[in-house]
Amino acid sequence: MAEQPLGSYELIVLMGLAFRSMIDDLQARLGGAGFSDVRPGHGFAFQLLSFKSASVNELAEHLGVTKQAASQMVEYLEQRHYVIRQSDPDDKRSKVVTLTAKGWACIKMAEDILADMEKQLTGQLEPVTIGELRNILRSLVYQRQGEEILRLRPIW
Amino acid sequence: MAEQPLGSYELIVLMGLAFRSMIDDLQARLGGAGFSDVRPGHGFAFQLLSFKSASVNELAEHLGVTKQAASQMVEYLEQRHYVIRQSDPDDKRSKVVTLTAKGWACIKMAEDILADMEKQLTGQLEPVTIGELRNILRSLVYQRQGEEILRLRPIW
DNA sequence: TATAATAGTCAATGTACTTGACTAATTTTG
DNA sequence: CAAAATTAGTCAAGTACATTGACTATTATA
Repeated sequence: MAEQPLGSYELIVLMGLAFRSMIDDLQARLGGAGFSDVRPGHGFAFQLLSFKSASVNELAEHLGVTKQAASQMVEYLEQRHYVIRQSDPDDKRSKVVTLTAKGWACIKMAEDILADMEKQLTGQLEPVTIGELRNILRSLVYQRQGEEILRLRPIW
Repeated sequence: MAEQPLGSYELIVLMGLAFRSMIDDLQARLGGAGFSDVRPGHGFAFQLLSFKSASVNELAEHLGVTKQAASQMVEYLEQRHYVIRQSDPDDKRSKVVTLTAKGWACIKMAEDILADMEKQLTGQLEPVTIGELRNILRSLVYQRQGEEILRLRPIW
């Protein structure tokens, strides 16, 4: 598999390769399912919006980008009918960004694809299970970051 | 640690978070050591060049970008004295890109930092060791990609 | 109530990639 | 072996997606 010796870079490189492999696959399969205009970064916005509707600023914070960048992303997603913007009745400066039916459909599809990807890995990760790998990664991130929230900026 | 429920996204999100956490840390510590003008993508070029001198085209292939993009990166790195370009005596169209002393110093520093990062994780990843985590990630990538080489494009 | 802070957007800019066009050198082939 | 095709590298222009700066409208504070 490796064409070159990876030296001490191995762990970090393997992490990047594993991540890219999954992201690229997800992207490709979402495209095949008719969602070819969503980029990986949008997925992280969807992740927040599937939990709750959010303002542009909340989205920006979640993504770790400027509010202008978040605003542009919302504009993009609204034009393609994944989300809608509505004026917040409690604060007329603010706008509430909400998933549309199409947005939800995209999320469901992504979840199915990711579940399938995990299923395909099941039993292939000796000596651990996927659940254990999750715990390992969680503890790796926690040990490195502590309570400090790491934002997964949409730059993959 | 988690501010939101992550749903089925967990494994892929955790992978991304772990990767970003390490990359950001490496970047910051390299900056502190006087290498503030190298970006993460350069590290992947250095990885090839530490193995052997390479042409611009070989670099492009390794990085998974166009030869123009690789050419621009080499230009950037040469201006900052991390590499030099020399005409290939065997093929006058080609140019050999080689690490300078400064380039090597940067690599050594990166290796030290990564070794330190791994050391700090030692014994913290129950139920596996770092070596086992490496093997798990390797098998995950291999199972997903097979013999197809995945290029870690410098877009993090 | 005047002043400051906040939410969002518009515009301009920066960065890192892309595609397209080109030169010079090398390889193929007819 | 000369003509044609290919290859290595670069220049220039375009694109995608972020940034900073400036502005309006609304809300909170002194």
